[in-house]
Amino acid sequence: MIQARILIIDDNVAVLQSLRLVLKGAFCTVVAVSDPQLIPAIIKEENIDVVLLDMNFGKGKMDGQDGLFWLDRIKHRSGLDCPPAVVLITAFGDIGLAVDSLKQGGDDFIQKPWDNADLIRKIAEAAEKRREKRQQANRSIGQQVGKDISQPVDLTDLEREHIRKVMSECGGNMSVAAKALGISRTTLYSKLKRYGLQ
Amino acid sequence: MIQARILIIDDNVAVLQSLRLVLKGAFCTVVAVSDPQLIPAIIKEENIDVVLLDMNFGKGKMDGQDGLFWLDRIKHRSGLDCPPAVVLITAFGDIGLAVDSLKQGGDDFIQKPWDNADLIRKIAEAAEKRREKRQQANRSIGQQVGKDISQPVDLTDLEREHIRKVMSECGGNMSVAAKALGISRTTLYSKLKRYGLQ
DNA sequence: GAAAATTGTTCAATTTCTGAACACTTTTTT
DNA sequence: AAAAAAGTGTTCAGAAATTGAACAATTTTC
Repeated sequence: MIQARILIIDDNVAVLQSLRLVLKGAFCTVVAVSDPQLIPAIIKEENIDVVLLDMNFGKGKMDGQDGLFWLDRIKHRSGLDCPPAVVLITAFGDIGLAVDSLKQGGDDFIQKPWDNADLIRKIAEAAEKRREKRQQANRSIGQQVGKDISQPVDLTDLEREHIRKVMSECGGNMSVAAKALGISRTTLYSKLKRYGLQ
Repeated sequence: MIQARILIIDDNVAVLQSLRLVLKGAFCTVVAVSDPQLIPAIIKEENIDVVLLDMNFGKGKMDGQDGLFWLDRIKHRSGLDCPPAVVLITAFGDIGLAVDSLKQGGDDFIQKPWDNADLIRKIAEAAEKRREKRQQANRSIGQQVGKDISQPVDLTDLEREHIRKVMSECGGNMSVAAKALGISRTTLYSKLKRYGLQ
């Protein structure tokens, strides 16, 4: 079981399910969705490592424009400091499209009908590649100034930050803030003291 | 075509597809997902009007607890100022469960096997109801200054969400996640149980 | 398939959270 | 400015959560 989170996007539900079944046997988390509009939400919230993306959505359109559109969204407009790897998939042996997609940031390219072993291998490679990139990004945090690159946050830090924010939102009123936070006033009081937020 | 955005959650892919096909004919946007963990991300990002939610996930469990859990997440812990309407669906004619779910904020209740016309009608009603509520909410914003009203988030909710995310980032490894969160493994273990995140 | 890591449990000591209480201070109402 | 209301600082004792240690069972890794 490879430690990677995969998102499959394909509007053909039969294909989607088929891909899902294959990948579920190899990766720890596999999310399969037929609506590409959900891509931004899911990669933002679910920390996806690899997106397996169909090049063609809807019917008539067969030029891969949709795939390229979403590829761009994932790679360049997701707002993430380290976007997931993207493996593109299509039913057509279009070399030109493959070249275009790789140029625009795609990490690999698969053709239907696919070979399961090949599919898993390529996705695993993409996941590994992404993992390395992320580690590099994390390493360079040390020297960075700006905000942090999403390493898991300590629960205490999260709590301290949140309390600070809520206290500010509540105009410094402890009683109100305590109610909003769902803790007793005395607890908030001692937390403020403990966290040095007075 | 009714102007509403519907999210269907059902871990049975066949049922999911079936529901999707029915609703796709009646509503402008229909998102179908089998993994309930995606609910927070999707309703947060996709401006969903109605969630059609299966009461039972996983296998053995048939008491509707999962449905009630996610209902609560949507209605009371989404952090949204105006959460989507929720229509619950189940295979069992359990009146008690229906009453519980409606009490806890469910907007309607549907039983399998469902009648398509009835399904569409109930969802359309829920969408309309939600639309009215939202307009009211918007009206009262009019006099406010800041953009979002989103009330401060409960500490427990914050913690639950964060733990869910970190567990995902850590590939489900409790020991690693606990270290990242800065709590003991046993504590993480009991928190996962308490929060129903296992 | 042996070794290493992780999980599910229990346990008792320790820490934190809780509501209630009460005197005191600040803010709001009249 | 007096009265009323709300909020603060503090204490207390019981309830709840957290902790590290421990150990068998399971899963993962090599």
